[in-house]
Amino acid sequence: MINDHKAALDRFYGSHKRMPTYAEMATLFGFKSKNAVAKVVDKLVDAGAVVKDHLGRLAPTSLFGEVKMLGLIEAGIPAAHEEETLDTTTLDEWLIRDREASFILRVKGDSMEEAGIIEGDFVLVERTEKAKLGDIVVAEVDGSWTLKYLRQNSQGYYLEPGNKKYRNIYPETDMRVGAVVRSVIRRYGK
Amino acid sequence: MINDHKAALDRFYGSHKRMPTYAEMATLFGFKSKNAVAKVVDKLVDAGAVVKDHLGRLAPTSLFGEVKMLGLIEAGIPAAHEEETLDTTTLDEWLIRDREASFILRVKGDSMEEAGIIEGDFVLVERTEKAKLGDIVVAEVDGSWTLKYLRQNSQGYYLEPGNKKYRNIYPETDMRVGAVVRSVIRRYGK
DNA sequence: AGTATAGGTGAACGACCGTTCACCATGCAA
DNA sequence: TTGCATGGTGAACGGTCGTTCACCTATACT
Repeated sequence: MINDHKAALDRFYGSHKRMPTYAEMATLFGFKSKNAVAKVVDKLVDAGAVVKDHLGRLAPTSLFGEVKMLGLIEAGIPAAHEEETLDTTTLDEWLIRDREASFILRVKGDSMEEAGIIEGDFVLVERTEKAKLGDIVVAEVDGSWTLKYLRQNSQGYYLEPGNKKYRNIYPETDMRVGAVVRSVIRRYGK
Repeated sequence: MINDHKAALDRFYGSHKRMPTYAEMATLFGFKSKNAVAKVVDKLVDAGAVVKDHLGRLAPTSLFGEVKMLGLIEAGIPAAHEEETLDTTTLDEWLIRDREASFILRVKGDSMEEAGIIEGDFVLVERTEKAKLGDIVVAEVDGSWTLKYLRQNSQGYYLEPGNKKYRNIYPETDMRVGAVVRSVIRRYGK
Protein backbone atom coordinates (compact mmCIF):
# COMPACT_ATOMS: atom_id res chain seq x y z
CA MET A 1 0.00 0.00 0.00
CA ILE A 2 2.43 2.67 1.16
CA ASN A 3 5.11 0.72 -0.63
CA ASP A 4 3.45 1.59 -3.90
CA HIS A 5 3.84 5.24 -3.05
CA LYS A 6 7.46 4.76 -2.12
CA ALA A 7 8.07 2.94 -5.37
CA ALA A 8 6.39 5.75 -7.30
CA LEU A 9 8.64 8.29 -5.62
CA ASP A 10 11.63 6.13 -6.35
CA ARG A 11 10.73 6.02 -10.01
CA PHE A 12 10.11 9.76 -10.14
CA TYR A 13 13.38 10.51 -8.43
CA GLY A 14 15.16 8.15 -10.76
CA SER A 15 13.94 9.89 -13.87
CA HIS A 16 13.78 13.49 -12.66
CA LYS A 17 16.72 13.49 -10.25
CA ARG A 18 14.60 15.30 -7.69
CA MET A 19 11.59 14.66 -5.50
CA PRO A 20 8.18 15.62 -6.87
CA THR A 21 6.23 18.55 -5.46
CA TYR A 22 2.99 17.87 -3.60
CA ALA A 23 1.01 18.82 -6.69
CA GLU A 24 3.02 16.39 -8.77
CA MET A 25 2.54 13.68 -6.19
CA ALA A 26 -1.20 14.22 -6.35
CA THR A 27 -1.10 13.36 -10.04
CA LEU A 28 1.38 10.59 -9.39
CA PHE A 29 -0.74 8.94 -6.72
CA GLY A 30 -4.07 9.67 -8.36
CA PHE A 31 -5.27 12.17 -5.78
CA LYS A 32 -7.16 15.35 -6.45
CA SER A 33 -6.15 17.10 -3.28
CA LYS A 34 -2.73 18.00 -2.00
CA ASN A 35 -3.99 17.27 1.49
CA ALA A 36 -4.33 13.61 0.70
CA VAL A 37 -0.71 13.76 -0.42
CA ALA A 38 0.34 15.44 2.80
CA LYS A 39 -1.11 12.61 4.82
CA VAL A 40 0.69 10.02 2.74
CA VAL A 41 3.93 11.95 3.05
CA ASP A 42 3.57 12.04 6.81
CA LYS A 43 3.33 8.29 6.85
CA LEU A 44 6.30 7.92 4.58
CA VAL A 45 8.31 10.16 6.89
CA ASP A 46 7.23 8.14 9.90
CA ALA A 47 8.19 4.98 8.08
CA GLY A 48 11.58 6.48 7.31
CA ALA A 49 11.10 6.23 3.58
CA VAL A 50 11.79 9.92 3.05
CA VAL A 51 13.04 12.80 5.16
CA LYS A 52 12.29 16.48 5.20
CA ASP A 53 14.83 19.24 4.95
CA HIS A 54 15.29 22.11 7.29
CA LEU A 55 12.40 23.52 5.36
CA GLY A 56 9.74 21.19 4.15
CA ARG A 57 11.47 19.91 1.09
CA LEU A 58 11.60 16.18 0.68
CA ALA A 59 14.76 14.21 0.24
CA PRO A 60 15.20 10.52 -0.36
CA THR A 61 16.67 8.60 2.53
CA SER A 62 19.33 6.02 2.12
CA LEU A 63 16.63 3.62 1.04
CA PHE A 64 16.41 5.32 -2.32
CA GLY A 65 18.46 4.18 -5.25
CA GLU A 66 20.70 2.08 -3.14
CA VAL A 67 21.82 -1.49 -3.18
CA LYS A 68 21.77 -3.77 -0.20
CA MET A 69 25.11 -4.97 1.06
CA LEU A 70 25.15 -8.44 2.51
CA GLY A 71 27.79 -10.56 4.09
CA LEU A 72 29.56 -13.54 2.63
CA ILE A 73 28.20 -15.75 -0.08
CA GLU A 74 27.80 -18.51 2.47
CA ALA A 75 25.15 -16.51 4.27
CA GLY A 76 23.06 -16.69 1.17
CA ILE A 77 20.24 -14.54 -0.08
CA PRO A 78 17.67 -13.37 2.41
CA ALA A 79 14.01 -13.89 1.69
CA ALA A 80 12.21 -10.85 0.38
CA HIS A 81 10.54 -10.10 3.68
CA GLU A 82 13.58 -10.24 5.93
CA GLU A 83 15.54 -7.44 4.41
CA GLU A 84 15.65 -5.17 7.41
CA THR A 85 18.82 -3.84 8.92
CA LEU A 86 20.91 -4.28 5.83
CA ASP A 87 23.65 -1.86 5.08
CA THR A 88 23.00 -0.07 1.82
CA THR A 89 24.97 2.16 -0.49
CA THR A 90 25.06 3.48 -4.00
CA LEU A 91 27.72 1.94 -6.16
CA ASP A 92 29.02 5.40 -6.98
CA GLU A 93 29.57 6.37 -3.38
CA TRP A 94 31.03 3.02 -2.64
CA LEU A 95 33.54 2.90 -5.46
CA ILE A 96 34.36 6.45 -6.45
CA ARG A 97 36.64 8.60 -4.38
CA ASP A 98 37.37 11.48 -6.73
CA ARG A 99 34.72 11.73 -9.40
CA GLU A 100 36.45 14.29 -11.58
CA ALA A 101 39.57 12.18 -11.84
CA SER A 102 37.82 8.86 -12.42
CA PHE A 103 37.42 6.98 -15.67
CA ILE A 104 36.32 3.60 -16.83
CA LEU A 105 38.45 1.74 -19.33
CA ARG A 106 37.89 -1.57 -21.00
CA VAL A 107 40.59 -4.17 -20.69
CA LYS A 108 42.09 -5.84 -23.71
CA GLY A 109 44.41 -8.81 -23.61
CA ASP A 110 45.32 -11.31 -20.91
CA SER A 111 48.36 -9.69 -19.39
CA MET A 112 46.71 -9.27 -15.98
CA GLU A 113 44.94 -12.59 -15.96
CA GLU A 114 46.53 -13.88 -12.77
CA ALA A 115 45.37 -10.77 -10.97
CA GLY A 116 41.84 -11.73 -11.89
CA ILE A 117 41.55 -9.11 -14.60
CA ILE A 118 40.53 -10.67 -17.88
CA GLU A 119 39.76 -9.46 -21.37
CA GLY A 120 36.56 -7.50 -21.52
CA ASP A 121 36.66 -6.43 -17.89
CA PHE A 122 36.28 -2.79 -17.03
CA VAL A 123 38.63 -0.98 -14.73
CA LEU A 124 37.67 2.09 -12.79
CA VAL A 125 40.81 4.18 -12.70
CA GLU A 126 41.70 7.39 -10.97
CA ARG A 127 44.07 9.88 -12.50
CA THR A 128 46.59 10.60 -9.81
CA GLU A 129 50.27 11.26 -9.27
CA LYS A 130 50.40 9.22 -6.11
CA ALA A 131 50.61 5.68 -7.44
CA LYS A 132 52.11 3.36 -4.87
CA LEU A 133 54.40 0.43 -5.54
CA GLY A 134 52.33 -2.68 -6.10
CA ASP A 135 49.36 -0.76 -7.42
CA ILE A 136 47.92 -1.76 -10.75
CA VAL A 137 48.42 1.24 -12.96
CA VAL A 138 47.56 2.44 -16.42
CA ALA A 139 50.90 3.57 -17.76
CA GLU A 140 52.32 4.92 -20.97
CA VAL A 141 55.61 3.31 -21.86
CA ASP A 142 57.45 4.22 -24.98
CA GLY A 143 54.32 5.47 -26.63
CA SER A 144 51.64 2.92 -25.84
CA TRP A 145 49.36 2.35 -22.89
CA THR A 146 49.20 -0.77 -20.76
CA LEU A 147 47.78 -2.11 -17.55
CA LYS A 148 50.42 -3.54 -15.23
CA TYR A 149 51.71 -3.68 -11.68
CA LEU A 150 53.98 -0.81 -10.75
CA ARG A 151 57.30 -2.07 -9.39
CA GLN A 152 60.68 -0.62 -8.58
CA ASN A 153 64.25 -1.90 -8.54
CA SER A 154 67.65 -0.31 -8.31
CA GLN A 155 67.32 0.94 -11.89
CA GLY A 156 64.05 2.70 -11.18
CA TYR A 157 60.42 1.98 -11.88
CA TYR A 158 59.26 -0.83 -14.12
CA LEU A 159 56.06 -2.67 -14.94
CA GLU A 160 55.23 -6.26 -14.15
CA PRO A 161 52.39 -8.10 -15.90
CA GLY A 162 50.04 -10.32 -13.98
CA ASN A 163 50.71 -13.25 -16.27
CA LYS A 164 53.84 -15.37 -16.39
CA LYS A 165 53.58 -15.57 -20.18
CA TYR A 166 54.79 -12.00 -20.40
CA ARG A 167 57.98 -10.28 -19.40
CA ASN A 168 58.50 -7.29 -17.22
CA ILE A 169 58.61 -3.99 -18.98
CA TYR A 170 61.59 -1.77 -18.35
CA PRO A 171 61.00 1.58 -19.96
CA GLU A 172 63.49 2.44 -22.67
CA THR A 173 62.90 6.12 -22.82
CA ASP A 174 60.25 7.28 -20.48
CA MET A 175 57.31 5.92 -18.55
CA ARG A 176 54.29 7.83 -17.40
CA VAL A 177 51.74 6.57 -14.93
CA GLY A 178 48.39 7.92 -16.09
CA ALA A 179 46.12 6.43 -13.53
CA VAL A 180 45.75 3.92 -10.74
CA VAL A 181 43.20 1.11 -10.84
CA ARG A 182 40.72 1.48 -8.00
CA SER A 183 38.22 -1.17 -8.99
CA VAL A 184 37.63 -3.91 -11.49
CA ILE A 185 34.14 -4.37 -12.84
CA ARG A 186 32.95 -7.30 -14.91
CA ARG A 187 29.48 -7.43 -16.42
CA TYR A 188 27.67 -10.57 -17.46
CA GLY A 189 24.94 -10.86 -20.02
CA LYS A 190 23.92 -8.56 -22.82
CA MET B 1 35.40 30.05 -12.75
CA ILE B 2 32.03 28.67 -13.73
CA ASN B 3 33.47 25.25 -13.05
CA ASP B 4 33.74 26.19 -9.40
CA HIS B 5 30.04 26.85 -9.36
CA LYS B 6 29.32 23.57 -11.07
CA ALA B 7 31.50 21.75 -8.57
CA ALA B 8 29.70 23.46 -5.70
CA LEU B 9 26.37 22.33 -7.08
CA ASP B 10 27.73 18.85 -7.54
CA ARG B 11 28.81 18.75 -3.91
CA PHE B 12 25.48 20.11 -2.73
CA TYR B 13 23.56 17.63 -4.80
CA GLY B 14 25.74 14.83 -3.55
CA SER B 15 25.06 15.57 0.09
CA HIS B 16 21.47 16.81 -0.12
CA LYS B 17 20.19 14.67 -2.98
CA ARG B 18 18.54 17.72 -4.50
CA MET B 19 19.52 20.98 -6.14
CA PRO B 20 19.84 24.05 -3.94
CA THR B 21 17.34 26.90 -4.13
CA TYR B 22 18.48 30.26 -5.42
CA ALA B 23 18.76 31.54 -1.86
CA GLU B 24 20.91 28.59 -0.93
CA MET B 25 23.07 29.11 -3.97
CA ALA B 26 23.61 32.72 -2.95
CA THR B 27 25.13 31.49 0.31
CA LEU B 28 26.93 28.70 -1.51
CA PHE B 29 28.53 31.02 -4.05
CA GLY B 30 29.10 33.90 -1.65
CA PHE B 31 26.54 36.24 -3.24
CA LYS B 32 24.23 38.55 -1.41
CA SER B 33 21.65 38.76 -4.15
CA LYS B 34 19.62 36.07 -5.78
CA ASN B 35 19.93 37.97 -9.04
CA ALA B 36 23.64 37.29 -9.18
CA VAL B 37 22.74 33.65 -8.77
CA ALA B 38 20.20 33.80 -11.58
CA LYS B 39 22.87 35.09 -13.95
CA VAL B 40 25.24 32.32 -13.00
CA VAL B 41 22.48 29.76 -13.43
CA ASP B 42 21.73 31.09 -16.89
CA LYS B 43 25.33 30.51 -17.85
CA LEU B 44 25.31 27.04 -16.38
CA VAL B 45 22.21 26.22 -18.38
CA ASP B 46 23.80 27.56 -21.54
CA ALA B 47 26.87 25.51 -20.81
CA GLY B 48 24.70 22.45 -20.36
CA ALA B 49 25.80 21.90 -16.80
CA VAL B 50 22.24 21.93 -15.49
CA VAL B 51 18.77 21.92 -16.99
CA LYS B 52 15.52 23.47 -15.92
CA ASP B 53 12.28 21.62 -15.46
CA HIS B 54 8.99 22.45 -17.03
CA LEU B 55 8.80 25.00 -14.28
CA GLY B 56 11.98 26.65 -13.17
CA ARG B 57 13.34 23.93 -10.97
CA LEU B 58 16.88 22.89 -11.59
CA ALA B 59 17.95 19.37 -12.31
CA PRO B 60 21.43 18.02 -12.79
CA THR B 61 22.28 16.96 -16.30
CA SER B 62 24.10 13.81 -17.12
CA LEU B 63 27.29 15.59 -16.20
CA PHE B 64 26.47 15.32 -12.54
CA GLY B 65 27.63 12.43 -10.47
CA GLU B 66 28.70 10.45 -13.45
CA VAL B 67 31.82 8.71 -14.52
CA LYS B 68 33.44 9.05 -17.89
CA MET B 69 33.49 5.97 -20.03
CA LEU B 70 36.49 5.59 -22.24
CA GLY B 71 37.54 3.03 -24.78
CA LEU B 72 40.20 0.41 -24.49
CA ILE B 73 43.16 0.59 -22.19
CA GLU B 74 45.37 1.02 -25.20
CA ALA B 75 43.81 4.37 -25.92
CA GLY B 76 45.11 5.59 -22.61
CA ILE B 77 44.02 8.37 -20.35
CA PRO B 78 43.07 11.66 -21.93
CA ALA B 79 44.58 14.86 -20.66
CA ALA B 80 42.39 16.85 -18.33
CA HIS B 81 41.47 19.40 -20.98
CA GLU B 82 40.45 17.00 -23.73
CA GLU B 83 37.57 15.33 -21.99
CA GLU B 84 34.85 16.41 -24.34
CA THR B 85 32.45 14.05 -26.03
CA LEU B 86 32.94 11.21 -23.60
CA ASP B 87 30.11 8.91 -22.81
CA THR B 88 29.21 9.09 -19.16
CA THR B 89 27.06 7.13 -16.79
CA THR B 90 26.45 6.44 -13.15
CA LEU B 91 27.66 3.09 -12.00
CA ASP B 92 24.22 2.35 -10.61
CA GLU B 93 22.46 2.90 -13.89
CA TRP B 94 25.13 1.03 -15.70
CA LEU B 95 25.15 -2.06 -13.56
CA ILE B 96 21.78 -2.36 -11.90
CA ARG B 97 18.76 -3.60 -13.79
CA ASP B 98 16.30 -4.29 -10.97
CA ARG B 99 17.27 -2.38 -7.88
CA GLU B 100 14.84 -4.05 -5.51
CA ALA B 101 16.10 -7.48 -6.38
CA SER B 102 19.80 -6.62 -6.30
CA PHE B 103 22.30 -7.43 -3.60
CA ILE B 104 26.01 -7.33 -3.11
CA LEU B 105 27.73 -10.34 -1.63
CA ARG B 106 31.34 -10.89 -0.73
CA VAL B 107 33.07 -13.89 -2.20
CA LYS B 108 34.88 -16.42 -0.04
CA GLY B 109 37.07 -19.19 -1.32
CA ASP B 110 38.70 -19.88 -4.65
CA SER B 111 36.12 -22.07 -6.31
CA MET B 112 35.46 -19.58 -9.13
CA GLU B 113 39.05 -18.56 -9.62
CA GLU B 114 39.26 -19.55 -13.27
CA ALA B 115 36.23 -17.40 -13.97
CA GLY B 116 38.20 -14.46 -12.66
CA ILE B 117 36.34 -14.31 -9.38
CA ILE B 118 38.70 -14.46 -6.45
CA GLU B 119 38.42 -14.35 -2.70
CA GLY B 120 37.39 -10.95 -1.43
CA ASP B 121 35.65 -9.94 -4.65
CA PHE B 122 32.13 -8.64 -4.50
CA VAL B 123 29.37 -9.94 -6.69
CA LEU B 124 26.32 -7.94 -7.60
CA VAL B 125 23.54 -10.47 -7.76
CA GLU B 126 19.93 -10.25 -8.80
CA ARG B 127 17.28 -12.37 -7.20
CA THR B 128 15.43 -13.96 -10.08
CA GLU B 129 13.78 -17.16 -11.14
CA LYS B 130 15.07 -16.92 -14.65
CA ALA B 131 18.62 -18.15 -14.29
CA LYS B 132 19.95 -19.41 -17.60
CA LEU B 133 22.27 -22.34 -18.13
CA GLY B 134 25.84 -21.15 -17.98
CA ASP B 135 25.03 -18.27 -15.67
CA ILE B 136 27.00 -17.92 -12.49
CA VAL B 137 24.46 -18.34 -9.73
CA VAL B 138 24.22 -18.13 -5.97
CA ALA B 139 22.57 -21.40 -5.07
CA GLU B 140 21.56 -23.25 -1.96
CA VAL B 141 22.43 -26.92 -2.16
CA ASP B 142 21.70 -29.26 0.68
CA GLY B 143 21.62 -26.43 3.18
CA SER B 144 24.58 -24.23 2.31
CA TRP B 145 25.11 -21.45 -0.20
CA THR B 146 27.70 -21.41 -2.96
CA LEU B 147 28.71 -19.53 -6.05
CA LYS B 148 28.93 -21.74 -9.14
CA TYR B 149 28.07 -22.13 -12.81
CA LEU B 150 24.60 -23.48 -13.40
CA ARG B 151 24.68 -26.55 -15.66
CA GLN B 152 22.28 -29.25 -16.73
CA ASN B 153 22.61 -32.88 -17.76
CA SER B 154 20.20 -35.75 -18.25
CA GLN B 155 19.79 -36.06 -14.46
CA GLY B 156 18.79 -32.44 -14.07
CA TYR B 157 20.55 -29.29 -12.89
CA TYR B 158 23.93 -29.31 -11.22
CA LEU B 159 26.63 -26.85 -10.28
CA GLU B 160 30.08 -26.58 -11.75
CA PRO B 161 32.89 -24.70 -9.99
CA GLY B 162 35.23 -22.45 -11.92
CA ASN B 163 38.28 -24.24 -10.59
CA LYS B 164 39.54 -27.66 -11.61
CA LYS B 165 40.52 -28.38 -8.01
CA TYR B 166 36.87 -28.87 -7.16
CA ARG B 167 34.23 -31.30 -8.30
CA ASN B 168 30.84 -30.66 -9.74
CA ILE B 169 28.03 -30.51 -7.25
CA TYR B 170 25.06 -32.74 -7.87
CA PRO B 171 22.33 -31.88 -5.40
CA GLU B 172 21.43 -34.76 -3.08
CA THR B 173 18.13 -33.50 -1.90
CA ASP B 174 17.22 -30.18 -3.39
CA MET B 175 18.88 -27.20 -4.97
CA ARG B 176 17.59 -23.67 -5.01
CA VAL B 177 18.97 -20.88 -7.19
CA GLY B 178 18.75 -17.76 -5.09
CA ALA B 179 20.23 -15.25 -7.47
CA VAL B 180 22.16 -14.72 -10.66
CA VAL B 181 25.49 -12.91 -10.77
CA ARG B 182 25.20 -9.77 -12.89
CA SER B 183 28.54 -8.17 -12.11
CA VAL B 184 31.77 -8.78 -10.31
CA ILE B 185 33.34 -5.89 -8.46
CA ARG B 186 36.80 -5.85 -6.98
CA ARG B 187 38.10 -2.98 -4.90
CA TYR B 188 41.76 -2.17 -4.33
CA GLY B 189 43.14 -0.37 -1.34
CA LYS B 190 41.43 0.12 1.98
C1' DA C 1 -28.74 2.20 14.85
C1' DG C 2 -25.03 5.11 16.35
C1' DT C 3 -20.40 6.53 16.00
C1' DA C 4 -15.50 6.69 15.81
C1' DT C 5 -11.85 6.37 12.40
C1' DA C 6 -9.34 6.41 8.19
C1' DG C 7 -8.95 8.48 3.80
C1' DG C 8 -10.46 11.58 0.66
C1' DT C 9 -12.03 16.69 -1.39
C1' DG C 10 -11.69 21.68 -1.90
C1' DA C 11 -10.40 26.08 -0.53
C1' DA C 12 -7.63 29.15 1.92
C1' DC C 13 -3.14 30.64 4.18
C1' DG C 14 1.48 32.77 4.69
C1' DA C 15 6.04 31.87 3.13
C1' DC C 16 9.27 31.33 -0.09
C1' DC C 17 10.17 30.27 -4.85
C1' DG C 18 12.35 31.93 -9.30
C1' DT C 19 12.18 36.05 -11.89
C1' DT C 20 12.70 40.79 -13.04
C1' DC C 21 13.61 45.69 -12.62
C1' DA C 22 16.44 49.72 -11.57
C1' DC C 23 20.75 50.78 -10.14
C1' DC C 24 25.87 50.68 -8.94
C1' DA C 25 30.88 49.53 -9.54
C1' DT C 26 34.71 48.00 -12.12
C1' DG C 27 37.59 47.29 -16.25
C1' DC C 28 38.54 47.30 -20.99
C1' DA C 29 38.15 49.44 -25.73
C1' DA C 30 37.44 53.25 -28.67
C1' DT D 1 37.58 60.60 -21.58
C1' DT D 2 33.77 58.54 -22.92
C1' DG D 3 31.24 54.46 -23.69
C1' DC D 4 29.74 50.05 -22.66
C1' DA D 5 29.89 45.35 -21.37
C1' DT D 6 30.42 42.59 -17.13
C1' DG D 7 29.10 41.27 -12.58
C1' DG D 8 27.26 42.57 -8.64
C1' DT D 9 23.31 44.66 -5.00
C1' DG D 10 18.60 45.36 -3.26
C1' DA D 11 13.82 45.45 -3.67
C1' DA D 12 9.64 44.10 -5.70
C1' DC D 13 6.43 40.78 -8.26
C1' DG D 14 3.16 37.01 -9.18
C1' DG D 15 3.08 32.13 -8.66
C1' DT D 16 3.60 28.04 -6.46
C1' DC D 17 5.13 25.89 -2.48
C1' DG D 18 3.86 23.03 1.73
C1' DT D 19 0.48 23.44 5.22
C1' DT D 20 -3.92 23.68 7.42
C1' DC D 21 -8.82 24.09 7.98
C1' DA D 22 -13.64 22.51 7.51
C1' DC D 23 -16.15 19.10 5.49
C1' DC D 24 -17.56 14.70 3.15
C1' DT D 25 -17.74 9.91 2.66
C1' DA D 26 -17.08 4.97 3.39
C1' DT D 27 -15.95 1.15 6.49
C1' DA D 28 -15.70 -1.16 11.03
C1' DC D 29 -16.98 -1.47 15.89
C1' DT D 30 -19.86 -1.33 19.40
